[in-house]
Amino acid sequence: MSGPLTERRQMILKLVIQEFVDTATPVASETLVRKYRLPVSPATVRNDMAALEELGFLTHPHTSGGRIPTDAGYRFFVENLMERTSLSPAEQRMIRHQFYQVRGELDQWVQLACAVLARTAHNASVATAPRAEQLRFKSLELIAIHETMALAVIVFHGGIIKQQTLPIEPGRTPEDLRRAAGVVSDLLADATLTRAEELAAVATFNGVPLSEFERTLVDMVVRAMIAFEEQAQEQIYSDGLLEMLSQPEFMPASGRDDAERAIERLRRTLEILKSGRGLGPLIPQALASGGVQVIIGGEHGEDAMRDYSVILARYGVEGALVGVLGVIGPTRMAYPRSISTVRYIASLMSNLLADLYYANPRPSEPDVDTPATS
Amino acid sequence: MSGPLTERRQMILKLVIQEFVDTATPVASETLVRKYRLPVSPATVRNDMAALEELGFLTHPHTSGGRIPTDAGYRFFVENLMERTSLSPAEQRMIRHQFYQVRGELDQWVQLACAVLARTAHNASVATAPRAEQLRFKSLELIAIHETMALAVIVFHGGIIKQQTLPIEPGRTPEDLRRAAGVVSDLLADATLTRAEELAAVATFNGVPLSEFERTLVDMVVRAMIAFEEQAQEQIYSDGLLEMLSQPEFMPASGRDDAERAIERLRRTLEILKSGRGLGPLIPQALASGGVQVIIGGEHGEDAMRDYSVILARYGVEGALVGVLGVIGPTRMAYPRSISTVRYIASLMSNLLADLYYANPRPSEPDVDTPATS
DNA sequence: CATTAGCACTCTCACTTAGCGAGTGCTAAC
DNA sequence: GTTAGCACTCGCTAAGTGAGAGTGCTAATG
Repeated sequence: MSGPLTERRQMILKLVIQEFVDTATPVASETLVRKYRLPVSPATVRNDMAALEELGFLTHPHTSGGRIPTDAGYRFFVENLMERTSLSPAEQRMIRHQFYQVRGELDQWVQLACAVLARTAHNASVATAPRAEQLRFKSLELIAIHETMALAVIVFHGGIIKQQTLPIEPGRTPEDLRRAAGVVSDLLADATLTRAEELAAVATFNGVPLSEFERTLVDMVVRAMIAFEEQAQEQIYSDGLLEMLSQPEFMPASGRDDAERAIERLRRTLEILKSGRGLGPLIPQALASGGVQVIIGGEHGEDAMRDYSVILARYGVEGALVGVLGVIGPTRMAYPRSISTVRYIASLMSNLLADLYYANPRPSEPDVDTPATS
Repeated sequence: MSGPLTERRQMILKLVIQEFVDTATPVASETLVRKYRLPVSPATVRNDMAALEELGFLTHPHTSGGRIPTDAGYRFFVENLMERTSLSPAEQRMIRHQFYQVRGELDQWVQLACAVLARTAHNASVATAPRAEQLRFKSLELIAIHETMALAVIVFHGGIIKQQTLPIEPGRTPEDLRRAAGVVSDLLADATLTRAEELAAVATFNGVPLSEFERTLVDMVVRAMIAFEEQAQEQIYSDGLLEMLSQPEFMPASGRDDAERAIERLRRTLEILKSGRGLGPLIPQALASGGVQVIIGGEHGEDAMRDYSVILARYGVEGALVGVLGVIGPTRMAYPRSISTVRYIASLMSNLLADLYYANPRPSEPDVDTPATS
């Protein structure tokens, strides 16, 4: 009954999606013919639409009123119909420029990535900070704040730092602090958490037992590493709520029912963004696979996510320092644009991080757009 | 015509506000009598309500349907009718415990304060990071990341740190880095921005001209200080959007008009929270005055804030390291609770920061609730 | 003179009905 | 396979209706 997926039907599917993404209203056969000057009559388009519906790519919210794409429709579009675009050179330049302005300030990168993602893809964005698979200690610095308080700066591989205050006994000189920090730095050099714990248990350096103060410091580092390990998993940056809010999905133009649902939707979205719940399972997945992941609506089991699509990509230095970033928005989303944005920013961030890792920096400005495999 | 503000009328105003805060619906004369067992008839209450209306403390959204407080009504309530409460000891303990858990991690304090404020006051919260009136350099540490890249950790008075990467020439040894950092640390010790700029211009240390590398470092510090000066002004942390969203104001229980407005309201709120616009003028004001500031609805000129109240307090160490924190929510807000929450957390944060500043730490747990002057 | 009972009046809310218009599905012709 | 024609469906809007809530006013009361 349904018939084959002819060339024309694919084009119609593509047009329906395009149109729906643009207007956010169900698209009618006649509109399509008029707007795109199709060389066939509305009736023909209707027939094809009916076929596409039976194939599962389109639906009908109401008997009257046009068609809208299903998740499967979007999926087919993303996989087969969409032409793979890149951001325009001008946009790429603008984005690079923004990153250039915070070069060096690596604590700003993730936030900036979120902000740019959101603005460019016109949707909400999420990102995790880059994270080593294995947290590795690098060095410890102690700076006296006053007689009984010092600031410890714990540095890990990959430019991750953690600050911590700790009380000290009044007698200690700056030289004292420096020496202790030096001992601990050397002792724990390049240690992973487990290694650090072992070393803490032994509590000797070159056969000499650690002083009490040094032991305190080692303990502090271990605790900081544990805390980091636990916390970093959950920390998800996000931005662009406002961007997403201005999508028509959240404007109750029609009835009151719609409005109620819009608010409810919004609340859910907020919860997702805030807690990263709903993203949870996706992130390890994105970390595992390279390339850009597209999860459309209900494909992802979570019920709360039924109306949203997520586009994620891993970024960073393979095996050393990786994170995930992406875009989240209504299923009715400009996939080509969102995907190329995510791809571009992921590659940009990867290059930035690579500079941190490799002595011989690759050109930190991807000339066109180094596509990851999809 | 309006008549005097008798004792009873004040009580009625108070009850109306209490009731309206609770239920979010206009309150009727009869409800009041029934619920609070008033020894007068609804008619009497009505008369008093009419008087209160003429005094400008109450309004009528519609001819039928009860009364709701005006901004002036809330103001009178806050100033004269409200009993000054404190958070319950149990709550205080719980909050202290949470801060205790991140003791030492001063980069977490502001975020935690926001989170706790939001949860406790059931509203959105805002806070600025503590900030010295004069940023003062403390020390610089350099850690090699690899042959051509180093991580600089710039420490300022008050535990403010800034990390920055910088490229280095391949030849440099760790010892090299340490020495250079030491020179710069000593040279710039305790310098303010202007002083640092002067020193950078002179570019000598104890009469000896700085090496090129050292000059680079000094320049970096100066740039970092400038960046900080500019940025810190605007950086506003916030939390608790979800908390606020669950206020009935944002639930379109009634008509569609309401819903539309709810979304619009929400969008505005988001903008305010995100950019801090609308709070801008308030923050310096709060910094200037001690105590807890309450700004109700339209009292603050900004039109976008007409439906919101803001409760702000300064925290920190007077003249050394201060910030602002507070709560923002619908004018229909539990003022006593919000105010005591803000007051308590501000004093808690102040004590935490005082520990950083004074060698002899005051007890970091305010036993009851050190009230700031209002 | 403050208080109160009684009552008419107002205005919102929720529900129903009717009409319109958009868009489809089907059928029959090409 | 394509198209014109047309009946049919269904959501949306506007208008109308009844109920209920709550007030404002008036007149009676201590």
